[in-house]
Order: sequence, then C-alpha cells, then structure tokens
Amino acid sequence: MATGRTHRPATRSRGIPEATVARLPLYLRALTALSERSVPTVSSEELAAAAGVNSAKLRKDFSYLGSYGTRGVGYDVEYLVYQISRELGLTQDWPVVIVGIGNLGAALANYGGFASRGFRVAALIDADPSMAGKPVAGIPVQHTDDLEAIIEENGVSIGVIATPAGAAQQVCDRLVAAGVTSILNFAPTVLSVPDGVDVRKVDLSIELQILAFHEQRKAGEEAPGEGGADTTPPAAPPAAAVRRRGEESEQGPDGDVPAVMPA
Amino acid sequence: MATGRTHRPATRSRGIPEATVARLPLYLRALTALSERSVPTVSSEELAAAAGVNSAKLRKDFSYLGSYGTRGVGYDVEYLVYQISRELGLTQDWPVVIVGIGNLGAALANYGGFASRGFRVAALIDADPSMAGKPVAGIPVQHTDDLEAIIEENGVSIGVIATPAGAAQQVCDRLVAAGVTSILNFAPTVLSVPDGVDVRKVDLSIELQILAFHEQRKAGEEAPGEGGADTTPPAAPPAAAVRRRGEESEQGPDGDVPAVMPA
DNA sequence: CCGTCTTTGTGCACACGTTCACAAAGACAT
DNA sequence: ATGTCTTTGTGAACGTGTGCACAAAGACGG
Repeated sequence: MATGRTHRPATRSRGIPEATVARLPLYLRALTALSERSVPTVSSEELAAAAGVNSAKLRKDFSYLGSYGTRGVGYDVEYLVYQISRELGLTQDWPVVIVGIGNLGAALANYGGFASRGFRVAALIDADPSMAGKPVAGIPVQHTDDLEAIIEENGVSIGVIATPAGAAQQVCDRLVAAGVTSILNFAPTVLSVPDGVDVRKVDLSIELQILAFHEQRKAGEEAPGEGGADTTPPAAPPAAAVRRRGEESEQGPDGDVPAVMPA
Repeated sequence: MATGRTHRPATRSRGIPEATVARLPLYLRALTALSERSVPTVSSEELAAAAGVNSAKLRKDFSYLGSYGTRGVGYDVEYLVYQISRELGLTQDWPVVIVGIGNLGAALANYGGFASRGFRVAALIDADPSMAGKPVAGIPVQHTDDLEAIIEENGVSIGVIATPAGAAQQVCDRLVAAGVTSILNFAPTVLSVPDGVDVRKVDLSIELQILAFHEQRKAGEEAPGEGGADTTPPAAPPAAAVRRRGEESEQGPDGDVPAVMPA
C-alpha cells in the first residue's frame, strides 16, 4: 500500500501554475519560429494565435514569469525566448537515456526535436544482448546491465522508458535507484515512484480511446436512436446494480442512453 | 484570422466531464488486467490503486456513468469492463489511418496496443513514392495521392499524423476535407481545424521540457545560490521592460531568482 | 428478521484554471 | 509637453476538477 505515490500533489511548489508550465514550450516553439524569421516583436494577440491559445491566457501565463513586454508594443521576441528557455531550464544541457530500443525507442532516438532544445541522448539501453553495440541513430546500444553505471557517469536525471509494459516498472525502479528523478513513460502501465520523482506518460492507446469517445458522441448526436449496444449484451451485473441513471437532478434532461438491462 | 478554431470549448457536450473521460481508459486497462486474472469483483480502493488514482475520484468518475457497483461488495469486473468500453465507444471498430510512415509512423503501425482495443489500422499513407507498396507491419504503404479515396472507402473518421512538422497542417486539411473528424497529431505543430473536429497532440519535446522545468526546480531548491543564468546574457529588453518581479503581493516571499539585468 | 459491517455514491468546500474587461503604461505624433 | 492610441498586466467572476467525510445501501451472519 505504501509502495510509492503515483499522483503528484507536490507540483504546486512555487509561483508558476502547472497549466502554465505545460504551455511554455508551446510559446517557446512559436517564438523560436518568429526569431528565425527575424521578427523583432510580437503582440500577445499574434503570439497567442501562433500558439493556438487565447491571448488573455497567454498574457496571464507570462505575468507569472515577470513583467517582460512593453505596453503599446508587445514582447521582444529574442528576450522572451531567452526568459522562457531559462525558466524551463533549457539554458543547460540535459542528458537523457532511452531504455527499450524497439520500434518506438529507435524512433525516439532518431527524433530530431530531441537535441534541438537542450536535450542530449546520452545513451540507448536495451535488455536484448544481441542489440548491444549495434548503432541506432549513430549511438551504440548498451546493455541493461550497465544501466546504473551509465546513469551515474553521465549524470543523467531524465529517463525515457520505451520498453514493453511488463518491463516498465522494473526499469523504472532501477532508473530511480540510480538517481533519475524525472521519467517519461511510453509503456502502457501505471508507474509507482517515490516522492520527488516526476513521471509523465505518453500513451497512444489512451489518446485514441479519448478520441473514440468524442467521435461516438458526435455520431450519436447526429443520428439519434443508434447509439445502443450493438454487440452481445455482457455479463449480468452482480445483483440489482442497474437502477437509476440521472435521477437525482444532475445530468442532461434529454433522451439519454438507457442503462442496458440484460437478462 | 478566422481560419479555424484551435482550442476546443465544445468538449463539455453532455454529462461526463472531460477529466473523467481521460481517466476511463486507465480504469479500463486495470479492469482488463483483473478480468484476465479472472477476478470477479473489485473495490474502488483496489481499483484506484491499480489505476494510480484516488479512490474518491474513481467513485465520482463512475458515478457519472451510472450506478454500477454494489455497496459492501464493490464493482463487478466484467460488467464494468463492458460499461466503460461502451461509454468510450469501443464496442465498435474504429478504422484509423496513419499518415507519415517514417521512424515514428512505422513504430505506431507496429504498436500492438492499437488493434487490441477496437482500433484497426486501415491504411498507411506516405508522400514518398518509393515507399508505395512496401509493407510495414504487414500493411502495404499507399501514396498520399490516394488519401481521400482511402478515407472514404474505409469510412475512416480517425487519423494519425506522424509526418514532419512542415507537412502536418496540409495533411490535416486533406484529412478533414475527406471526412476525418478526430486527429491524433504527433507532429510538433499547432494544427488549425474547423469546429467539430477534435485534435489531440502528443509531443515528445514538450513533455521533456516540462520535466526539465521540474528537474531544475528540484535542483534549485536543494542547492540554492546556483540557479542563475549560466550562458551568455541575452539580448537586452526593448527599453525598460525589466523592472518588478513579484512585487504586487503575489508570488513566494523567499529569495527569488532576480530578473536578469543585462547591459 | 434484525443487527452489524463494508463499501458505494454524493453533498460540500476548496483549489485550480480560464476568461472578461479595464485601468495603467508607455510609444509616438504634434 | 501634452494628448492620443495601442497593448500590457491583472482584479474579479466564473467554471471545472479534487478530496473529504458521511449517510444510505446492501451483504452477510446469527
């Protein structure tokens, strides 16, 4: 039970809200593009459009960083690029390791956007001995046995897990034990980590399921009277669990999908 | 300016909160694992632990679906699997196309978790003529020219974009024009889509930058007096933009990083 | 049939995030 | 200098999400 926390209540450390932090990279990318086109300044309106957000939100986000920006003019692109980079910690180099060099791991290793912004692939690690030494994206794959040594030697604090689900927790534990305190998890599993370790997950399957939900919603609203069960009615509920559905006063008052009553 | 909406305010269609929808796949995965182990029932406490969330949150999430579950006992695993699957629209098959068969696209095509839950890779599409016909993950790659025909023939409503950033918007436009209404975007760009089209993005670079932020935060708190600028002080702000920083009454009252004063 | 014990379902309070709308700050022209 | 005009920075209102804590529901034993 007390193995480790999975949720992260400690995020609200100081100052910048988590939602804002998550948008900073977006702003940074838009600003970088402007910088490459030698645009000297942008208004919040323009930048917001480029980043795909609301201009008020953008201004509030920036207000957490400080009062950069000039009223009546806008923001100095170069200056803002630097400020956001600094805030995100991109003025220094972050060595990362990728564990699990299958299809996905290899794709990640080859991904250009990695190195572009302060991140450097320090090592590729795989459990398959036959992969050892084989270069992927110009970097020789190393064996899992050396994981701890690699982490320590390179001062790695960010690890990327691209292993099968079954191996993820074990790899995670070893990474954490070796000193990694931030993990990006591509394996479809919930990772347990001790306090102080950040985990972010990227899960293709989950994203698709969320899309499917909305997709179904759209289809059901256009063509009503179709969104019922179309496969075999499933196992019956334990006893008399199927009863109300939107009865208390909550929920929408329109023709809802009735709870499937089997048996 | 009025090219298309990027934010999605239309999500709150009816009933189930977006945050809950995003967690349903998590519950479903945990439940499926239990189902395979032939566990008949789970309590909210157990299931919450398996899904890495708070049990109160889980119960509230389920309460939006209806009153499945038996007090004093818990939830019937099989029944709940079905209910969530149905709610997510996984009782039907969703044909998807993957556009851009590079390293990442190929990895996605090979990803097993795809087919496992209602999703079927209907086609792989790439702009490179030399790839046409070449099988990836057992599916022959087709050329971009046939995109519209493929979408229509297969009734595809979900598209995955794994192209380089430069091509993403163009591909997106074609997908949408051909009838796709949900897009999963792996390209590091903001996509503009008309109302009614859902876009979810997966961006490795952004995730890493968020981790870097927290990583820097951790390092800065442990060893104070180190987290300053360590690269060249950047371009000067436009005029006199650098002034206050946490002066109004907001922000943490401790020794903050002073705004770098260049020149 | 009644009492006890477990676990759900949810009202309520609070925290977080978003958006509006406007005063204040400065650029720029005259 | 002074006035006008643009755009920032932010107070305040609102909406969404989270977590506590407890009443109600039902299983189960006697």
